[in-house]
Amino acid sequence: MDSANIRDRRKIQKPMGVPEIVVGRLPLYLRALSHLPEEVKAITSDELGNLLGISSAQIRKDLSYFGEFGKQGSGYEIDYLRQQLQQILQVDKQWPVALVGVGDLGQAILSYGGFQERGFYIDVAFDVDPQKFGKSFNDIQILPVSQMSKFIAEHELLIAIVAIPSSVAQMVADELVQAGVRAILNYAPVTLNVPEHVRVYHIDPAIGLQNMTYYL
Amino acid sequence: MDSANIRDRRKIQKPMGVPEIVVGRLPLYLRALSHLPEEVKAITSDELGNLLGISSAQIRKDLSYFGEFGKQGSGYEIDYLRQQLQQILQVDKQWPVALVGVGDLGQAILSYGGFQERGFYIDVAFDVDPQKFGKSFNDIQILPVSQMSKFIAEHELLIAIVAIPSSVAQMVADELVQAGVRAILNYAPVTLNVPEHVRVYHIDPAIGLQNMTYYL
DNA sequence: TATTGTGAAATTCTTCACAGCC
DNA sequence: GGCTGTGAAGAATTTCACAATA
Repeated sequence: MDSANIRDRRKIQKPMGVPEIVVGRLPLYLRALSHLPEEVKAITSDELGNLLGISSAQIRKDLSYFGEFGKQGSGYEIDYLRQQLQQILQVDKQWPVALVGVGDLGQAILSYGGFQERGFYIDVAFDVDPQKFGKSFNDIQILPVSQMSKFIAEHELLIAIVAIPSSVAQMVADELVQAGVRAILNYAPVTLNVPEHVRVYHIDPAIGLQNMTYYL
Repeated sequence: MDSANIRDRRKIQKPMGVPEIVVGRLPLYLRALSHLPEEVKAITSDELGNLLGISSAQIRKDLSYFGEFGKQGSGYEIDYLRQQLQQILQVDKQWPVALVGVGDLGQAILSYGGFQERGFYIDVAFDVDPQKFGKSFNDIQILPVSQMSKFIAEHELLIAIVAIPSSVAQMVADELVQAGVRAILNYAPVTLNVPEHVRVYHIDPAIGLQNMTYYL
């Protein structure tokens, strides 16, 4: 990189044209850094690669899309790299998330304590079952889905977790998008159709299992 | 493909050197086929591609690694293609699976009815909490983890689902591998280190969310 | 006629290998 | 001396485009 990088400092945070596959690995790097023993202050790309089963060259190249975070001779200072990754991924703040569906899975998600330290908190939950209205898990209130659009739009929530049956997932997704949601974590085992500007991340355990049985 | 394909009929099922990324898409194709209305008997690669947000060329090329399943002019017969995909992925039978960890998430997994039709059933569950021993969800018995290795080895279980805290996940994974498990669906938010011959599929909702926040 | 299956081309992604720097 | 950052090379993946054919 030539001296232009001094002028371009603004751009380091969000350079254009970073491949999606690279962005997809950043959360893995961040997670690995968070699991390191306190006393370790620095890590080389080689060590991080071994932890993750990834080549050191790939880690260095991935990071180089966003800036120069390492020191020749000694590697990456862990606190600093973590902070940088959190900034890049925008998880240096806490995002409010809406949960749709408070069945068994939804309740497990409500009880899960792991989101906080990764940049998220469940702000509100929605369900169709009147028995659940007003109840709350972990201080999170459960509202009727009929109020979903209004609540999400008014509170400007951008992220939703969908934990409902496949049969209604697309309909609910449409409504979420309409209300302004731009990122959906979808637990329903069905491909959701959404506009360009909305992202969907699918979680389907059976897909994972079927992936592996091929090789058994 | 020349006339050799007649002799090689045996190999169509498991041709060598199919890229992992191709195998990874097969479960998506299978899932999409399963969600089609009963009355639809055939589908073109173009239609299937639109459902999945994938190019038709990619679908055709992916399938061509395993055989010729379509008909020029009319596309793929759905029942037939589904059957073929199930065979290729080896989910034309039911795999018994061990679940480790019966916390909130583990219980949601036990209650989940969706595995059956995708080729899997939870055969047994393990936990450390004596309060849970002997109880059963959906007729699945909960045993102490101390009996895990023995049970898995004796019943020759090859697949396990890990739904336990990160702190103990690696230890349990080592034990599972030792007992003969060759595929692990890991819900603990930590990269597991396993030998070559064992596959791990990671499910971590926070990774999915962090993936998307980059683009918000 | 419509759509598959597939070599070849184009593109994307990963690894190599080393100058530069701490 | 050891490790990063990075062009260039190499490998993998996707798309193109069209002959073959139901």
